Amino acid sequence: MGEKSTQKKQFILETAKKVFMEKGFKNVTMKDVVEACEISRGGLYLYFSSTEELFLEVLKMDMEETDDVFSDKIGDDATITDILLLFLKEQKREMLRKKNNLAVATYEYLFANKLPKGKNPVKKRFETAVMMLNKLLDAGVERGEFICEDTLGTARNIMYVLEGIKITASTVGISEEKVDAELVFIIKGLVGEEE
Amino acid sequence: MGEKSTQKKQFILETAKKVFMEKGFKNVTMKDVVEACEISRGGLYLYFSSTEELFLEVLKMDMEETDDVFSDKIGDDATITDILLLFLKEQKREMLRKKNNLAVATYEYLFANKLPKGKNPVKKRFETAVMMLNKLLDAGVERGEFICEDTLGTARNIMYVLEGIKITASTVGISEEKVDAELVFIIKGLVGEEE
Amino acid sequence: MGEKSTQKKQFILETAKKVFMEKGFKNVTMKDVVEACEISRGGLYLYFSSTEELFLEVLKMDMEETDDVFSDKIGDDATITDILLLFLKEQKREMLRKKNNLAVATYEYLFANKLPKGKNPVKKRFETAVMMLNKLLDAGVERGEFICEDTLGTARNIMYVLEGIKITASTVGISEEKVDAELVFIIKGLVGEEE
Amino acid sequence: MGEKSTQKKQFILETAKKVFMEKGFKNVTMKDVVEACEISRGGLYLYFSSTEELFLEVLKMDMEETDDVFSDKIGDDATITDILLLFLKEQKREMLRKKNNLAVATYEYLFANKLPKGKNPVKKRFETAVMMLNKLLDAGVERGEFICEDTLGTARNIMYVLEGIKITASTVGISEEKVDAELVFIIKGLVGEEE
DNA sequence: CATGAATGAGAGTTCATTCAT
DNA sequence: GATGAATGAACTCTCATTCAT
Repeated sequence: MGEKSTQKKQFILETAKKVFMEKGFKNVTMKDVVEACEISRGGLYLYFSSTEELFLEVLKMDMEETDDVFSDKIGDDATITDILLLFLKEQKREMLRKKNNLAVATYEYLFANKLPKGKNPVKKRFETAVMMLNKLLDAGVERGEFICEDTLGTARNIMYVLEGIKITASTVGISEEKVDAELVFIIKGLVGEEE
Repeated sequence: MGEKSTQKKQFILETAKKVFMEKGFKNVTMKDVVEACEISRGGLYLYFSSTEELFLEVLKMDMEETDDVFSDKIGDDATITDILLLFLKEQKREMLRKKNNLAVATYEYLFANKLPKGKNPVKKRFETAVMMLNKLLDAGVERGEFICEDTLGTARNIMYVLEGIKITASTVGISEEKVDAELVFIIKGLVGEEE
Repeated sequence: MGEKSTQKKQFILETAKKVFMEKGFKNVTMKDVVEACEISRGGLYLYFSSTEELFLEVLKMDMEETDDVFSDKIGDDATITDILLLFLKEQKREMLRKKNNLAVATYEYLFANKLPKGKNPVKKRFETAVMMLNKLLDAGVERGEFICEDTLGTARNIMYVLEGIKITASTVGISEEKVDAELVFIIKGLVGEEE
Repeated sequence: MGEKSTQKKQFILETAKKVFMEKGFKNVTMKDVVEACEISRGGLYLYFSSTEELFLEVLKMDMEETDDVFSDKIGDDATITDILLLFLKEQKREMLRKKNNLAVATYEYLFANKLPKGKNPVKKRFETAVMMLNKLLDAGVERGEFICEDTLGTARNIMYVLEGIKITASTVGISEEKVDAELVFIIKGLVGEEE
């Protein structure tokens, strides 16, 4: 597998990702991918032998791409609160772009296919986010920005709330106002109510 | 289109419900239902003309069945906290029976089919639950059982957390301990931390 | 089979006739007839065991009903030309009512099912019409109204023309003007061209 | 949707034509065609996605094949009468091969599906034939072979007669003698009766 | 006689997957 | 490596026909 192949594989992954974002997981057929990529049926099978295999690689790729979104954008003089706000804002952006995230495809995939414990990138990512948030909260408490007795519990709680909003957005829909209200609720819980 | 046999329709709904609980929504074919019911292909079509129609009736039935789970079991001398605990316990029970709830099928259905705003039973049920929780919190605050500044916000927050746990359970899985920890976190937030 | 049965059978035939006029032969299902008659599925089978059987009786009934359309309406002082014009006018009326004649259903039926020679009511009717026309032409020639060397040949020719127009009307469609032009052509051939 | 194999498409059209000739239009299923072609179910759908689409292409092909039957076979020294006789003979041949013409399928198709005015090949072909016959009659009159006052009217009349014979042949059946008699009648009307 | 729920054969259609070129 | 025509299994849906009531 020379350079050329790797390049083509990458191209297929990028294109397939768009398809999964558009149509979820179960609705995507090999035909859809073939047509989106404008390659031959047989050509696709050379690289991926099922939508499942294809999706798992797309998912892995996506996880890697978005993992470090964080560290990049934070200036040195940012407060912890700023960082948290940045994180929540990014989450909100994801939730609200209807047809442009992999969440639905991922949920659909996971409903039908339990991944082996260690290899579940979604679980891993959730736990990573919890740890990261936990550290952030610790730092916030230390600097006196946040009031929080149980930073680990709170970190987990926040992640569940975000997950809850995400699934609500993907199913019954949610307005931007509702999302904002919820995020404000989270922040208030940390900085203390202004009375 | 007469009544046919209401009894048989009911039987099909009950049986189909099991099938949807087992396999989700997209994986269920009319053939699956036919086989589960042990009736003929054409026989099923006499009552329901697509998996969608069938699922929507199953969902409606399920909502009606579980709506009043609440009122039943509450004794007269129960504290508000007792009631809340009962509610959370019921939620926990639902979350943890892996293959035995309609949540996955419902999510799958909603991913692909947005229901008209007024007619979305899932949304309606979410909002009903928020309202109910809100009243409960108000009562709890009044009786001095809970400390809570924003009961509506908290009610919503709790529901999102529950939703988040539910989807987590259905996708990457969750241990009973984790669920308990999360529920305890919720309760502690209301009654104040015991230090 | 008492009175009641005969009455019901008649009712079914009348109703089915409408259905056949509306939808042709091959598109009519027992279900269509059952629904049009508002009787039970089994009830229909009590009288007719297939659309074929049903159609054949409808056809027979129709032939009987329309056979004597002729003799009725002719006054004593009518010329032979008047009678011929009346006949052609009636034919024209039939051709032009798009969805209201049995012709299409009959053609469709006969395409697929050759009837035993002696029992073909359509053939019989065609031949009867030829004979009748022949007599008419003979009478016309005798009275000096028509010029015609071969009255039998002409009678047959006219019937084929009418058949040709009828099928054209049922398939590619035909305007009233075209029909009129054709009928005028027939008449002119008999009475001699006016120059 | 590339060209696939033009050859195979042609093969399917030829084979399907035989099927339509054998069974008409409404009785033909994709399965029939698949079996006649000895290809796979899916294979057929690669080229045609319904019996309607298939039939329309068969019809178009057939029209093209038979359109120029004429010009070919006419020697330079042929009289107009010879040409007309040739035309009628060809028509007769078509009428009499019971199960071997597309007429029935075409009628059946047109009963149920009105084609857009401009695109109806049957209508177009009828009109072309009328024009052609008209020219032929004009030429015959000019050369003193025919006596005919209204060549257009006569051309139309002849076509309706032929249509009438054709449908009669397809439905109640017709003997070769009857057809001959009818064609003789037509010719006699043009050349004048021999007494 | 009459009913209409139930049956099951069969038509239409789509797609993952293969394989000769 | 790459192609895309071909395959066939699987699904959806309809209807003539039967049969217990």
